[in-house]
Amino acid sequence: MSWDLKSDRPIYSQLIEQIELKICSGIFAPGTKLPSVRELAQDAAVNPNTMQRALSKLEEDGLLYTNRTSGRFVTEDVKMIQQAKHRLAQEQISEFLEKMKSLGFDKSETLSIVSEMLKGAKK
Amino acid sequence: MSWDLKSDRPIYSQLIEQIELKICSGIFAPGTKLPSVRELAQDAAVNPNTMQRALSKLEEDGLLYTNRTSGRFVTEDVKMIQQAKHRLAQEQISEFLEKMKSLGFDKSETLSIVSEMLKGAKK
DNA sequence: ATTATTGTATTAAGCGCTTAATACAATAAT
DNA sequence: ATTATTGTATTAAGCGCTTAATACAATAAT
Repeated sequence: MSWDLKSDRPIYSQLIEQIELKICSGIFAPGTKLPSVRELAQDAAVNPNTMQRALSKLEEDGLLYTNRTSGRFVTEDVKMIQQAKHRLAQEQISEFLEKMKSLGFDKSETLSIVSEMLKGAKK
Repeated sequence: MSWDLKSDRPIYSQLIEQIELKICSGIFAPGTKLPSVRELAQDAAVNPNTMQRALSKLEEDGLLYTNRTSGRFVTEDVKMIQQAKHRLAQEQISEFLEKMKSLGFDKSETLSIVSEMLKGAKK
């Protein structure tokens, strides 16, 4: 599953982010059952409490729901997932543009650099 | 100066990042004297030790140098600053593209979204 | 010469994050 | 009925980050 956790940010917050991405991209499909807390924790090489913390937050946000003893599931509210996806995309884009601006690249420069990189990479 | 520190990441690491940006964009020009540790710390509303920690790292990286009692200065090695600038830009771009990919946007989609946003914003 | 400012260092305390070790209730699976 | 699996909760310990309170040496400013 390749969790690839960095040490310069709280783990639970990185877990939230990565699971969120998997839900938004459909890797964790709507209505699907997630692996158990213990399984996920082991897979990510993390303490169950830490994984639990991340999952609770996602549940609070409405992306997951829990059936007391049968497990956790991805929401079936596709609209909500779409909203989350677009919110995250917006955040990414504005953070990116802002940082490039701080670095001293104006918008047209940034755009051409990105285009160049995309041409360079295949597909 | 608007430091705008978040609580979800170590402060010293955010300080490094922001000072690095100011050096790369020329706001802190090559050869320029920085404010003292204490001043910077007060400005950022942070403990002097924490600011010191960030500055030490930047010095280690070669972007700053210290004159024992007269203060800290931005390197005059413009080439090194340029390198740092491009390294940071590369990092930003690949992180951004990678995250958009995780979200389920392919490269051409990402490019058109960014173009759209840049058209929308004035200038 | 004296004073103020520079970077630097040390110690103790508090806080959040993370882990480890458990335990419990509810219920699906057998 | 029994067993295994689910989410959940608690406690104690360790660790890094941050702050506060100091102190010191070197030297620029006066």
